Amino acid sequence: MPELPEVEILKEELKAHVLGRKVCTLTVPPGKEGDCPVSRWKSAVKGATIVDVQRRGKMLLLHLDSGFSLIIHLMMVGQVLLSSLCDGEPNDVRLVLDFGDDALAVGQVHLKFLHLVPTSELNELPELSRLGIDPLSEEFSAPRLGELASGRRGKIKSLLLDQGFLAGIGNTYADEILFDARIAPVRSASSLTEKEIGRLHDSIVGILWRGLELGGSSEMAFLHLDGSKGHFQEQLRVKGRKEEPCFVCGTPIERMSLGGRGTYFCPSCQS
DNA sequence: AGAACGTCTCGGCCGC
DNA sequence: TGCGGCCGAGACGTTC
Repeated sequence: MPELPEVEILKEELKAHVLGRKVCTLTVPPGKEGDCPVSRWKSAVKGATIVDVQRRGKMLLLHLDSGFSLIIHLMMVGQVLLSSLCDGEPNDVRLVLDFGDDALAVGQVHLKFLHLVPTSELNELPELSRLGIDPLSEEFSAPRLGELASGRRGKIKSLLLDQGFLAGIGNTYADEILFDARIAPVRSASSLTEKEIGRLHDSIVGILWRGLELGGSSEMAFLHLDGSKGHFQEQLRVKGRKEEPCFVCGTPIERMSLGGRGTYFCPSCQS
């Protein structure tokens, strides 16, 4: 499912393939308009050139020279495919940016999670302004993580999933990160020692980079811009491995529900 | 049909 | 005590 590494991959691929390209038409399939002011979107997008692509947390931002930015959250199953690289189309196409000889199709995305806003007003959008720091940014350090976690009495896994705390981590990477850091998901964030915070920081950065290097996780619907799958899902050490032996110590992996989310961990390695 | 999970909302709680 | 922020539970929407 698209979490930080998957969205980062799409961002880089979009930068390589659609930067500088001019949108001839914006199409919303009939019946898919929902509450979107599509006519306004068309005038803001048609004839505009894509001048930058960014990621913020799990959100993808396409900046246009018309002064507008298109913001896409793929949620669990969203897909973005480029027709010149890929034979198929996403299921349930919601939006198509047509470049003439090529087209970018966005599928399986709730219209609620598509936004078109003036670029100058981006920071006023609550979905963006409330995001926490990016785990791949320069400012994310172990001391900074310690500061942020201190005084947070909630469970560390719930905190990792809180987009206002760190932006971009979802359920799969959270479990893998905590296993890597040897920290139990139910630990209170404020109870973590300096040493554990250091390990957690290294695991957050390390596991996210590993996801990136493996082309992301295609556990569910995630596809690259060309329709290919990632490989991180083949390397999961705890997620989905209930009762299978821990790769480190052989203890059966356990599953619990935490904050309504399936949570996998090794009861022996993680304390 | 049920489990999956990201986000939002809400009521209650904690601690300054 | 008051209050803002935090926490956890539940709901929703969607797919497989």
